[in-house]
Amino acid sequence: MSLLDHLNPEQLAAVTLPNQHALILAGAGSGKTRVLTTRIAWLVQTGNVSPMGILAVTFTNKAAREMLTRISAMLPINTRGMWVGTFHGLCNRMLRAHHREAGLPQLFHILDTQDQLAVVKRVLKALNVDEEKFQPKQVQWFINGAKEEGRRAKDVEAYDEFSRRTVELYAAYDEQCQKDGLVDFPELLLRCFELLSRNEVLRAHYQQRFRHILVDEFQDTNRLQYRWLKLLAGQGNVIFAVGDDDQSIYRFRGANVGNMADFEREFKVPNLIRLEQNYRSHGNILNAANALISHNRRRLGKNLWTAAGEGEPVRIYEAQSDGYEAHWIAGEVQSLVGEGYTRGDIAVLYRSNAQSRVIEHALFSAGIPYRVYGGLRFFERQEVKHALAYLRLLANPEDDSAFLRVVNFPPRGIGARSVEQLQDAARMRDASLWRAAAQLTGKAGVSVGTFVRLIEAMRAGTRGIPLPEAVDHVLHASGLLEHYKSEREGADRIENLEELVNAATSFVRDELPSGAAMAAVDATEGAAPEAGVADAADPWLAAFLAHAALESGENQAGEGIEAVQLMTAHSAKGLEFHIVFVSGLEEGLFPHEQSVTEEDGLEEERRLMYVAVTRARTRLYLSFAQTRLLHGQTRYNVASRFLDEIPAEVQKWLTPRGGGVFDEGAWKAAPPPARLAAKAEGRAAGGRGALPFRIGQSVTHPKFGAGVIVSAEGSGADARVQVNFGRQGMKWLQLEYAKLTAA
DNA sequence: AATCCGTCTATTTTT
DNA sequence: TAGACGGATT
Repeated sequence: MSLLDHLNPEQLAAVTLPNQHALILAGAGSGKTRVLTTRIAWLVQTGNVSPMGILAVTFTNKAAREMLTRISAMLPINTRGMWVGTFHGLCNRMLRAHHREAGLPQLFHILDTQDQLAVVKRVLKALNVDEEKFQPKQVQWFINGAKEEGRRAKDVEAYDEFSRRTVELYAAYDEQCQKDGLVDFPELLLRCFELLSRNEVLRAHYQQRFRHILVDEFQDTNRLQYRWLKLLAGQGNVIFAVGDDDQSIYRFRGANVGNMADFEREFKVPNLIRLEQNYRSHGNILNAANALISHNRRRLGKNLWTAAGEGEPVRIYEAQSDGYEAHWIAGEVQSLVGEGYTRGDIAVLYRSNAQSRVIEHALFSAGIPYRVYGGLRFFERQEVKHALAYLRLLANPEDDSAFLRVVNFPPRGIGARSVEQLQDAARMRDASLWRAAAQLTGKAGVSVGTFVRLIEAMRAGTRGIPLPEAVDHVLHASGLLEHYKSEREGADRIENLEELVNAATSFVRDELPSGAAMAAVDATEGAAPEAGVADAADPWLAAFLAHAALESGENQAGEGIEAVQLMTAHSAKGLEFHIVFVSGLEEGLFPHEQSVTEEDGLEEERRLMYVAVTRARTRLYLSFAQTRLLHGQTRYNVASRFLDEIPAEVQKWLTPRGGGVFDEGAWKAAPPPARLAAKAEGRAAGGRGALPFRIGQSVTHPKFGAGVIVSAEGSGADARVQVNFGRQGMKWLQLEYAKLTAA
């Protein structure tokens, strides 16, 4: 009956902590979300704090939604007034409410990564920058990196000509965004941070309000997010941070695990609680995970345990090639399904997306339904972006970025030269492209004039009608539907465009109760608009556009179907499956070769492996291949060091340990697809005199240990072989002297 | 405006 | 190997 029933002692302690800062080290599968949401419910229920006083931050919309759902289930009162959302969503909300103070138009548009890159390119072009020397992607990376460190262009120190120039580009980019009313993702954070630091009244207001700040996945926060939290916490408010340093796998995008230690130190955190009881996996899987992660040096320290039994051993499989590995996985999946597991219980994980290809091929050949995570999401599709760009232009004519996207799409005879003229005219008058176009008369103006009238007609045609109808109108009036109808592969695109109308419909429906997005728009603007009815400066449209930018949409269709789940180890974080295959456990792949040079990089790979392993509930398979086709070339790999880091007691090898010797009969009984089989055959070693070894063969060296022959040259006394010893590196060995033995 | 062809590159991803 | 992209061609 009580909220607190069925919590274990540590969970209970965390939930009922006094009003002081707390850091909860929540291991994988330890009930992290439960603690977080119950804490909120408990705070409210015991009357310690009103829902208004709570701010809860997550990284993904999915996590935010789940949190809200669970809180609503626990609390009879409604959750209105509570701020639960992503860092970006919450910042968006504040910036909309205080756009004037933040120096932004109310209808500022949020750029996603693609849009941002387009703006960077546009700026580079306008400044005649050599894109070879200053690559747009690099510049974008630089800008985002600086913003995530809290630095404006003027704050970035540049010592050489190149960085000086890059900083200038950063400044020019920001200026362009300001002019167009555009805000990129890190800008949402930085702008909000600056707003609160600069504006004492607002800061005081929010500090008064949010007495309790709860943070999910704290190990993933970057420096700016940490400072933002610190600012909101002020002197009197309480931060309840939940995270797991062992699951920090996003260093490459700015996450700073150090924030956990910094938080503990800077806030003199009096409560540090470890949630170590795992409710997900059997003992052997946890033993494997614990042993593995213990090889990392810099940890806050934690050891998972379970009340469930040991369960099954960790199965390990060595394949001759990636093709065989995939083929084996497919076969194993089939027998698992025969045992009664459903396909949705099974996940195949890998380090990089390229690895999915072979596995898909094998599953497809075996007739096993599968679903690959990742790839384009709904709001990232070009047809959807085109439609949104029309809507953006209706909301804000000054948005050059939107203008450029649709001025000649569908094609209407406004070529590159006309656009250039427009840009020149706009630059001269220091005006937007829209205004330049509207004022343009004569010569090049005919088709441009048509476009201007088209947009004006669209604006008139959508005024005062409900958002979904406005979207539908735009799809027709813009000619997008017509255009895709005549395109060969347009059917899917048309479907997506129609789906956009549905998205608008559910947006209008769902946003009404919670009103989070609306609150963002109307907070300071007085009366809320009539439900879903568009108007001149249509808040519904603006909110919908923000929603589209912040919520990139479901990963893929077909979520409901019963299928084997294929995904990278990264995307598996937070999920769990009865059966997990971790494939491609080879040196150079997992750990990835580009990570092993620094210790931090290697430790992060190990954490990634830890994440992968701890996804499994009942059975874990680890597999690797001696040979793998990568970038069109066959690579010979040795087994990942991570396999050695798992205790032998929990391992069960399905192939002869140490590999090399294969049961040929088994292969004949189950040959992989011909194409892959051919690739898998090690080629003869150069034809010049028979070597005692074969390329691809596993060998042992007294000093370097286990390795694989990668290539060979010479013959007789000159015969040399190149051997990949994994950690020990690649070595050329003179066969006459090296004491190589077949493994 | 669409198509073709050569060049280049090649972890991990959310907002 | 394959896909993405930019430049040149039709």
